[in-house]
Amino acid sequence: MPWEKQFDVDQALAKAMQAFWARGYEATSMRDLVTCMGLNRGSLYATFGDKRSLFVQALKRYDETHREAWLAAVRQANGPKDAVLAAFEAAIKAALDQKAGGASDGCFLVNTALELSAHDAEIGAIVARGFAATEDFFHAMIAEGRAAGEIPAGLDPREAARSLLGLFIGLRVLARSRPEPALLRAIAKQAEALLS
Amino acid sequence: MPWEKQFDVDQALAKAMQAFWARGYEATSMRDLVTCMGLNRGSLYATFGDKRSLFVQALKRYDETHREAWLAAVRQANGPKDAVLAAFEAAIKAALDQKAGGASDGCFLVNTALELSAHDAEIGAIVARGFAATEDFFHAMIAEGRAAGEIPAGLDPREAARSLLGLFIGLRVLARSRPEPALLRAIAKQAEALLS
DNA sequence: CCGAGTATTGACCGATCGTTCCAAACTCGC
DNA sequence: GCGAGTTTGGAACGATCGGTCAATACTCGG
Repeated sequence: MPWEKQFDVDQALAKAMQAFWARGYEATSMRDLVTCMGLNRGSLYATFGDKRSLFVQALKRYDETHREAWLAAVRQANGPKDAVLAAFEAAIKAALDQKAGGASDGCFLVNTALELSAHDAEIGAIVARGFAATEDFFHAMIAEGRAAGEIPAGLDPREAARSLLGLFIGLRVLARSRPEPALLRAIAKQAEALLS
Repeated sequence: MPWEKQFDVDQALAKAMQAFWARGYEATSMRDLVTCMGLNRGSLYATFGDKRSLFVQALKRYDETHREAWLAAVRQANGPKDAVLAAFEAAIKAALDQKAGGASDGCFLVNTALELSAHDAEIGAIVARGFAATEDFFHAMIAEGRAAGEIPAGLDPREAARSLLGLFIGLRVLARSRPEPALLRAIAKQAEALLS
């Protein structure tokens, strides 16, 4: 039988994800991908299919390894209300750290929502699902927090979760164009006020 | 002396703006622009310079003719608090109308913030300035509303304006990927709650 | 050690990219 | 009505785009 691939498929996909994440779909060429993934065209096409297919796999990978794992980590370390606030704080910290270091990449789902959601139904569905899952995370935290008495019972969990989602996405966008601590913190503070 | 241009420069720029607005910078080719602007390559380059320069002019045009004029119109028709709420309602209406009709284009500034702000300083500055002006609009409305007694005096005008900006941008992003009335209205409702 | 079968490699494809350029069309002052 | 100066139209540029393919390198069951 055949011959094992010489490269780590998952690691190559991670590199592609970073490239698409940083520069978007259109601005990332196959040449860029071949270079940054460390393999050649033939292997790339044989393993991942065409450019759009590779992008879809990279986006799904982000949704699984970044968004889901990140929310789970935030959840595990805190009570329900603090988990929500920690999510906002983590987004701020990421934006300010990247501002000091290199280019800020924001959130791959948010970037993709604006570049491709309106023009590609399959990709739009992945983004919409990711946003809905984030909304559901907020919703679950609010429900738990209400049960624990941390969060006022007068709050409508679904509507509050949607407001948090709006604030969160707004924070991600502003983090990329106006990474000013005072601005970002004002939004996080509003998220806290919403839950109090 | 020369010879008047055969086309309306401002109208051609409006067409270019719509194209960039709908599809973004990278996904819009000069060929597309030549077609939709209704002039040929030579005239386009002679009048607007290269692609990036044309994009900058289109973005500035959006900032002046859409964002500014739109906020001014919203302001003129309402009191300070209702002006803010009308801004949110107008964004929702635009998203839902476009959903039924054709493609939803969201907000050109928001689209550009994610595609180019991080990689192009001049364009990033235009976007940041537009966002700051929107924040200032909210800030001015809150200040007026407080003076008129419409808005509680306990509210910090700057922080509230920044929260509204976050909600507003979040609304614009969600409008493009999850144009669900209940979702968008929950965010507008939160904006209203913030001012009450 | 040899064929079957897959991975790798890089040359290569036609199409399109953004941009340049020049000859033809045209309007004016003279 | 003629020459100066601009716009127009489109051919053409080199570069790069996404994608293909045949030759080669290699691992395995037999």
